[in-house]
Amino acid sequence: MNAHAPPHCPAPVSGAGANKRQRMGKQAIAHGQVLFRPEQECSGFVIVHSGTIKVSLTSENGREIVLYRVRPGEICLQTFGCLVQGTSYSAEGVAETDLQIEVIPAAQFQDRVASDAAFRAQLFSAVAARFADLERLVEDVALSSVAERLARALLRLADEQGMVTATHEALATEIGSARAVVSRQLGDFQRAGVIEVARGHIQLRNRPYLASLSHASA
Amino acid sequence: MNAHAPPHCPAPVSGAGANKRQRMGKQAIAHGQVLFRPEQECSGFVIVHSGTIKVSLTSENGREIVLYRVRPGEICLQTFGCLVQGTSYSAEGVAETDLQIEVIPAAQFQDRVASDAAFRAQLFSAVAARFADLERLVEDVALSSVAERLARALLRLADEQGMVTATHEALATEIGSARAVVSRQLGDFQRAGVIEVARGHIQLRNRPYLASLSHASA
DNA sequence: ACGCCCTTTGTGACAATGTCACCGACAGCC
DNA sequence: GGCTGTCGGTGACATTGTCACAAAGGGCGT
Repeated sequence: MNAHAPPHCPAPVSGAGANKRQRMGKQAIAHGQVLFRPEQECSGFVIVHSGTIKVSLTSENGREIVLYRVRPGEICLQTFGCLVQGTSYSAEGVAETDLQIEVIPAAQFQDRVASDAAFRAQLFSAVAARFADLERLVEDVALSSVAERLARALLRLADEQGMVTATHEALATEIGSARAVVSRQLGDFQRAGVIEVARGHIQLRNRPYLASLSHASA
Repeated sequence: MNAHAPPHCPAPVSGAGANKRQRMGKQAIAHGQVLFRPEQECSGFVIVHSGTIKVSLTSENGREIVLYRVRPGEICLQTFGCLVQGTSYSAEGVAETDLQIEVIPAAQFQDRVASDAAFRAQLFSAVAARFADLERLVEDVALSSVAERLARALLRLADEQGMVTATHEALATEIGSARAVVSRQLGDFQRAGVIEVARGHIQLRNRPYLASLSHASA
């Protein structure tokens, strides 16, 4: 599994306003830290100033899928239901890079929504982005083939030079499939000359082809 | 990228398919009517007073999956991205029953969010519900077996007498699978004495068993 | 009754994908 | 060099998706 030892993090769980273990205001978070996990109580809304948070689901049998990423300037909504309604959530959030974040207590959040139009705009923007992400994901997983999903993931994760830095395992998690399936599909792509695979990274050689795949219906 | 650039939303359809001009204020919609579809411009936020809206995605090859339902007292958020940011959406909304709805113009929406705390609560409640629905759906489709998903769907759709009124096709759409797969799984359930199938409806005979399936990991 | 016509359902055959297992390749480290 | 852990390739098999076709039900007009 992952190298980072589970820090068992804040482990809050206590009286509502009692002693908040998690601090409010601005703070730095190191890469790999778990920001929240299923069943955990939530302390406030998180605004990301720099870095990205990866939010994913894991099933009992260990399979995992990435739901979306929270990027700089966005508000992490994962705990929205918990904070607004007390409903539980089931996803896990991990700092994909080092982070600068700001935590806003729930009470203060209500005030800002009412009084701060810019904050509302930011919030609505995050809501819209999350909906788009999740609907795209459902469409991906439920309605498209592995080749299609993998092509999209490669294009999404590639840098300007067409280099993707990820293990097959990580790619499988991106597209909600299994590592062996990804290995095989990458093998096919490579035999077709579309990519070159090496341990830990993949070089795209034919982006247009991948792009055409990513739109295909069948 | 899609920052607050061009929110050229408001103008409702005039050219193609202008048969469905949307009015503002309260109105009745008949069962089966399409409230919105992909690529269509959006006219305002919809509050459901009675009945339910079914929101689903359809792929190019014709496969369809139900994303969630909007129930009485809820705000339909499908057009949220379009109205707030001008981003497009790709789902379709159909009146699953006769409806009483109210349409709020985008401009008025902004005012109400700022001034009406009860409206905010309603809005946030809808947002939280949609997130929960979509995450459950992703978890379902990406991480669970057909038997599991079908068991959950049957329990969800059954009335008090344990009767489910739906075709195999409709059930396939509920769980994001194919009709033939559902038929086979229902056959297995029936042979196990868990349900009785008849044309157009299914009678549950062993709810506890279905419930235990719906929690299973494998 | 009859003959249509359309929808729904059952099922076989096959393709695509998921699961499991095992082994070798690679990299870091002593 | 030999460890040790991660990463990747691959065979074998289970599950699920796709396609095709036929049978059964049900409505409808004659």
